[in-house]
Amino acid sequence: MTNEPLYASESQQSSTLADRVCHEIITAIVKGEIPAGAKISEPELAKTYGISRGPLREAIRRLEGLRLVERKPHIGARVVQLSVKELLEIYRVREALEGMACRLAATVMPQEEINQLRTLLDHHQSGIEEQEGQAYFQKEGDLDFHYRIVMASGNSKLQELLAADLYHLVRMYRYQFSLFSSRPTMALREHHQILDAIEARDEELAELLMRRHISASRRNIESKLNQS
Amino acid sequence: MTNEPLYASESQQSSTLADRVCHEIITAIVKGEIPAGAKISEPELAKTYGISRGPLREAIRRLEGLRLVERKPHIGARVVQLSVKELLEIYRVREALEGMACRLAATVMPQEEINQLRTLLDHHQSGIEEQEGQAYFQKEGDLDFHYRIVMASGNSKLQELLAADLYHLVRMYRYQFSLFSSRPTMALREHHQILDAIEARDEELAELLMRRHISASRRNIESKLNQS
DNA sequence: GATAACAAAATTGTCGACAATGTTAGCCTT
DNA sequence: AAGGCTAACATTGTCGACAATTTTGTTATC
Repeated sequence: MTNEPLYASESQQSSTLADRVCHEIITAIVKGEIPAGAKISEPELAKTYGISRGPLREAIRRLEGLRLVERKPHIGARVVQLSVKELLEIYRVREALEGMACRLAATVMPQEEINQLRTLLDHHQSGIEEQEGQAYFQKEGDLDFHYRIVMASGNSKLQELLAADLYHLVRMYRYQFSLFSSRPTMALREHHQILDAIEARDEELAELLMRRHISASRRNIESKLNQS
Repeated sequence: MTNEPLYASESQQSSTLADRVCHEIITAIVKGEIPAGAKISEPELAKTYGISRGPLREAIRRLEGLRLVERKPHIGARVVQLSVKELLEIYRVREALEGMACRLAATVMPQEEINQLRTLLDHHQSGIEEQEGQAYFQKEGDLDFHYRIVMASGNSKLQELLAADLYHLVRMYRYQFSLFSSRPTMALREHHQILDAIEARDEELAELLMRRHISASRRNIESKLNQS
């Protein structure tokens, strides 16, 4: 079992410098190597990655579309400054979108994929019990489950919005705020219940449970970060 | 009452060529002046808008982020090819996101804004009755209502995803498939019911009604386009 | 006449240089 | 000494030219 989740396919060689560097910068931002709120100097980054400013600017444009950087004309680009308020807003969006994804998955997800996902949850279970790899589950494993549900929805727009756009931000928040679920056992049980509903082809219940699951995470974060 | 809806703020001068041209191209694509599926030639477009290829490429990168064009390395960019399947997928996303937006609006939308929106609906009403300006309502007025709800949600992520990204695609579909709601009276009544629920601060009902409203539109399109 | 290999043309990707705008440090004035 | 103006600097925006890749058209062979 690899520690690299499926969606972290940053290693694809896109044959164009702009794309390749774009992925590298995404990783650097998500992991905090380029700190939040930092100014992005074009000549400096260009030298760092050994490319010209042209492709670099295109990469930055794309990062802007992913909401990872903000640009002001003639002033420059800054890595987005994360705020608790926006994190909670993202969770509202996730609740809505992943709820829908879960509803759709309940109708179209093949039984075989359901079985595979069940196996993955068992791995998470043993990871928690053995206390080993727990950091993995808390950091990426949770998102891995959600990612598979989204993919199973079969709705390409949902897949783009969540997997290609939003999850970068979510991962960034987790790295920088050191947000683990802090309720791994509970979360895992909820994952099982959600999968049960999908297997029973109960779209209504599947959506409801997913929304509750994400809503609980949101309230958890809210109570933990608002007081501090 | 102007015929230009609020969100069509394409007239902002961004002081940079890339931004300005980007907005022009968006309009051209949405209105079909650059037809769907068409190949985008960089030298040709650059000459058309009187700029160099550098800024134009950045504009195209941004269009890629908006899902209005698709790019393949070393081959070029094409305007997205609209399909009924993807249109229906977008309506699923709208159902989820706007449902959530409506729920949030029910708790935070100021009474004054509610009154203003009610006035707007009355205008739509008279527009339908007089048969004059009906085209406007069917084309843009409906989106105008939805746009205001999204803005009233106060959730910046929802606002970005819907108003800044998805609505371009929705408008593009309407222009090219000549999609009017074909049920304007019914839609308007539903708009009033939604606003009633918001005014009553009934978030549960507000979300439910919005989801039903969009779901009805989706099924309407489905039955009209699938048979053809 | 059809197909495959090759070559030429066109298009995209990349680079370095110049122009325009923002920033900052120093100087002058009050 | 504090505030505003000016000039030098740094950064972003834009452009034209060159390199790499794909497409197309031609030719030769089967």
